[in-house]
This record gives sequence, C-alpha cells and structure tokens, in this order.
Amino acid sequence: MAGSVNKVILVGNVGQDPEVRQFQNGGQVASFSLATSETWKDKNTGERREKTEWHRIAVFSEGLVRVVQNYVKKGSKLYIEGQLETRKWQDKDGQDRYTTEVVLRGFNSTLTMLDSRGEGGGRSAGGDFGGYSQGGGGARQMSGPQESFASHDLDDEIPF
Amino acid sequence: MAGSVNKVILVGNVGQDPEVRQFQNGGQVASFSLATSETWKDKNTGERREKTEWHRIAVFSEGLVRVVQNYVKKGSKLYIEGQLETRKWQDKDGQDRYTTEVVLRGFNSTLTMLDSRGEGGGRSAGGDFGGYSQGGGGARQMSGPQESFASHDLDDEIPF
Amino acid sequence: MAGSVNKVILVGNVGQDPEVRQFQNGGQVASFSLATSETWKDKNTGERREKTEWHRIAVFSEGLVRVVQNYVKKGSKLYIEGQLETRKWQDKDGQDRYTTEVVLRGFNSTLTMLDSRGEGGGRSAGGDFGGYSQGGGGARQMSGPQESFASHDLDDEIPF
Amino acid sequence: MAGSVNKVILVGNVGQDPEVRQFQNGGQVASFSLATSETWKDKNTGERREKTEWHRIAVFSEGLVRVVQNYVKKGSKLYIEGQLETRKWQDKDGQDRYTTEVVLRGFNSTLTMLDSRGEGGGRSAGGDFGGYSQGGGGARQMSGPQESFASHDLDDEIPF
DNA sequence: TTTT
DNA sequence: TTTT
Repeated sequence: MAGSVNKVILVGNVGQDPEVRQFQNGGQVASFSLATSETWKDKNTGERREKTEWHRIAVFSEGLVRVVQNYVKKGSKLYIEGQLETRKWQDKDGQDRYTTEVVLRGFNSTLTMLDSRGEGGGRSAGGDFGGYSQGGGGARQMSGPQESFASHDLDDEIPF
Repeated sequence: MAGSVNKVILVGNVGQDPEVRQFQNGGQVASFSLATSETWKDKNTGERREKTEWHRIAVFSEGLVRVVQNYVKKGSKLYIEGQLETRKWQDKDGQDRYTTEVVLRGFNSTLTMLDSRGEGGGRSAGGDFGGYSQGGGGARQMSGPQESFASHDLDDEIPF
Repeated sequence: MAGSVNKVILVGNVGQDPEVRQFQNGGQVASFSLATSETWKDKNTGERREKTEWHRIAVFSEGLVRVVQNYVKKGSKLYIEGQLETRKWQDKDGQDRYTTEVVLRGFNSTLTMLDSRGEGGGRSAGGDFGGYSQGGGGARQMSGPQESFASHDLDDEIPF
Repeated sequence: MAGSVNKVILVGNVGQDPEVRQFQNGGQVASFSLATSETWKDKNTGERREKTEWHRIAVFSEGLVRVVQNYVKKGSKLYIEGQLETRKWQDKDGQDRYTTEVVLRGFNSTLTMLDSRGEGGGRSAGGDFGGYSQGGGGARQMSGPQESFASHDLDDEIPF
C-alpha cells in the first residue's frame, strides 16, 4: 500500500538512562522508556485522577543515537517524532509475542531536548554542559542540551 | 506528570470491517486494524522493498463509534488522530500480555474519511449522503463520506 | 470540501506578555507571538547560522484564554496545537491585507506549558505557583504551570 | 533558540496546477494553493455552514519538486507536512508586506498523494505508474500515484 | 519580541 | 521507570 502516514509525536520524560546496543554490522540502537501522562477529574467522584502511559522508544538513526548517548538521561524531557512499529519475538516458551515501539529511523524522525540548560540532574551526561560542547569531529557547535536534532544532520558528519 | 503530549497520526487503509462491542454501562468501542506501509529501495540489492505495518485502532468516542459503524469498512482509507495506549491482559495460561493500541477517546481525537464517494465497495454505508458541496476556488467537487469528524460533534447529536 | 486536515504543531517561546481583548458578545481572544528557530551549518562558509520564525497565535477557546491569562508570559515555552487561518483586513489606505495566524479554537486545540515549575521569570503570573492553584469555580486542582490544557475542559467548568 | 518545533500537517485539495520557478543557482520552487475546509452546524440557526481555508504551499526539496511537476495538479488530494515561514516583500508602492507559507524543504517534509489511481482528471501525470502493490492481510489493492515522498528520497535520485 |  |  502507499499513500500512507505513520507518525507519533510525544512530549514526555525519560524513565531511566538509555541503553545502547551494537549490531554486528556496526549499527546501533538506543532504547529507553518515555512517560506521558494525563490528568482529569472523575465524573462521578469528582476526584482528580492521573494516568501515566509508558512508551518504548528505539532510536536507530546514527546521529540521534549519538545525541541520546551524550545528552538523554533519566528524567530528561523530550519532544520525539517517530513511527509506530510492532515486532514479533518468541518468549522462552517459544510463544509469539509482540512489542510495539516508537521508532526513530532515517528521515522524518526528530528528537528535541526540552529541558532547560543545566537542568535535569541524575546521571551526568559527560559533565560538560557548561557551555559549548565540541562535537567529536569538530563540526557544529551546540549550546547545551536544549537543541533539536533530525537525522538529516547525518549528511553533515557529526550532528552537533 | 504534566506538560506531556501523546499523539498518533495515521493515514492508511482498514484491514477488515470494524467490530463494535457494547459495555455494560452503555458505552461502546469500535475496533479495527489499519495498515500503513512504506516502500524504499534496498541500498545493496537496489530492489524496491515494501513493509506494511498494522495498527490496532480502538474508538471510544460515542460520535466516532457511530461514524465507524455507518461508514468505515474493509478497504476504507482513513486519517486518524488518537493516542497511544498499552493495556495489560492475561492469556489463557494466566501470563501477562500487553497490547498497544491507537485509541480515539473524547477530545483531541479525529477520524476523517479519505475515500472518494462511492468508492470502497463492500458493506453499504447507508446510502443517504445527500448534498454535493461545491469546492471553492477551483477545487474538485466532492461530497459524501469524505468528511471529517471530531468528538466535539457529540454536542450536536449525529455529526453530519 | 471535506476530508481535510488543518493542523499546526509548534514548540517555542513567547515573545511578549499576551494581550487579551474582549468581544461585544462576551467572547475573548488572547494573542501573542511565539518564536521557533532552527540552526544549521552553512554549506559554503561552514558557519553556524540560525533563523528565527515568529508565529502569531490567537486563542479563542474560553478555557485556554484563561490559561493564557494566568500562566503564559514573555519567555514561556509552549507546546501548541492549532490550525492555520488567514484573515483579510484593510490597512489605513483601504488596501486589502492578509494576516495568517495559528488559531486555537474549540476542539482539537491544545496548549501545554513546557517550562519547569517556577521557571520563567519576567512578569509574575499572579504569583501563586507555590503549590495548588484553586480555579475560580473551585473546579480542578492543578499543580503549577507545567500542565496541559485542551478545550474539552470547558465541559467541566473551569479547566483547572 | 533551540528546542523548538515548527510543523504543519495538511490534508486538502490543490486549487490549481502548480507553478515551478527556477532560481539562478539552479534551484527550483514549486508552488500552489491547497484548500482545507471545515463544516459545522450553526449554534443559532441550526444551519450547516462551511469555511474553506486556502494555504500557500512552497516546495523547495529537489525530489519533491519533481513529484509536484509530475503528479500534482488541480484537484489533487494531498497530505503535506512542512513548516510555517513568513517572508517579507515590498509591494509596488514600496510598502512592506508579509506572506505566510507552508514550506517543504530538506528534511522533515513530506508530500503524499491521496488520490486513488486514475482519479483526478485534468493534466495527465505521465501515465507510467507500473506495478500494483498487493496490500497484505485483506487491505485494498492500490498503486500508482498514491505514494508518499520524503526529501530523503533525494539520495536515491528519482524517488520511485 | 523569545530562546540558546 | 519519569514528571508534577
């Protein structure tokens, strides 16, 4: 089929420090959970209620993996744009299981840090948020975690 | 938590005629699968490849359930705006399972029929789509099920 | 025409304290500018460049106007979901002019404060962010500016 | 500024055949108007009302310009993802004017044809839409111009 | 006019 | 598991 759109937009907080795994072919995936929540007043009891939803995020874009490694940590507030994918796997009893994830790959994926600079606490992401962070290749300067990244930046060597 | 966003935007085709189930309290849910797909050219082989993703859709908004009952059928092309929700259930062996759905409830949910009128075949959508609407300024004529619905229309009984 | 979607999603910073104007019929509109910006590296010079885009925001939803009045101020960081509208007006010479705005009205509009609580500086939005803010009608409790609002909250009297 | 998002999502119909202009540096821009409309029932009179909004679209991505040239015409139904930009110009009296457009450039821009194949009439889109794609799992067969394009396809010459 |  |  064609003429289709598959897009997820989330703003939420990261549940724990991301994990990065390597593939044999050199690729990487960074994964973590993101929480969104909504609050409402119960029609009957009048009480305020809250429900948190946890989303599994999987980042495949090379540039965005690097951003996740360097800046995203437990508690980070993120804007994420990706797509829904469900993958099948077998549990230990050989039964089919399905896991749905929000996947950031290639194009049309975005990850934007929404924390104010310096904020965030928890694990220090390398420590040097105190000003400009020099990208590994000396490429683009960036002024802190409050920065937006899209996978096109790959064309540009190091995305920050 | 607050300050969060949970939004899914899909354009795709319905996989089978929707099911509608009643709750004891009088509520209803309409559910169906929606397919999106992407095509790309394999970097190595140069072949054109395609992957279809199936999304489980659950519609709880009263007005949108009615729209689904009357107009959505196998093959319908839809624009959908909802939110991601994962629910836990037990399989027959008592094991925890999780299913992720795109849920349309209350506010901030939209369902728009993208088929041209008369297209689509299968179950008849009732037939009474009276009234052509003249597109302004040189646009194409259209009418019928190609209509957008949002849950606010509930205030207004039948949304069209 | 039908079967259409008109949606704008912005994350940016408010340029100045919002203005609220009253209509004769009792309605209100809150308006302000929101800045988004992007940075990129110039292909030729290698310099880092930045471009800021200013968006005119007009909030008509009763509940969201109240939120803007109480919490949004110069410098606030917001997530906004609205629709594009262009309106025609006459300048002092009687010439037709057009202004395009991002409009939040009724349904399908959202405004979420993305500032951390207490942050933001500038004009104090009433001052009492130190915990729960009691809505005028005693409706819903809210725990600070980092809260999401949608116009459906109107059904619920005061939206916070 | 950073940490910002500027995104417009439209589904609508093209008002007239697109224009393509060349720049001196070899670049191109394709431009056209897209109509979206909404219908509602007047609270007071009970009458059904409709309002059409016209959006100015400017496509700068090389690959998407080609798609527009070959497939988009008056009446085409499109899904578009771009960003809001306002540019300043001088009218014949030397007065400042501003025009707001939905711009598709580089990354994070999408254009998807939502017409069924063969539909749409007017200018022929070239005709060679070879290859039916079999929708999996009971979906509708489709093919042809109902295809999605993103600017990353540029890496791949002609995007289909 | 914001923000970094 | 986050955040308020």
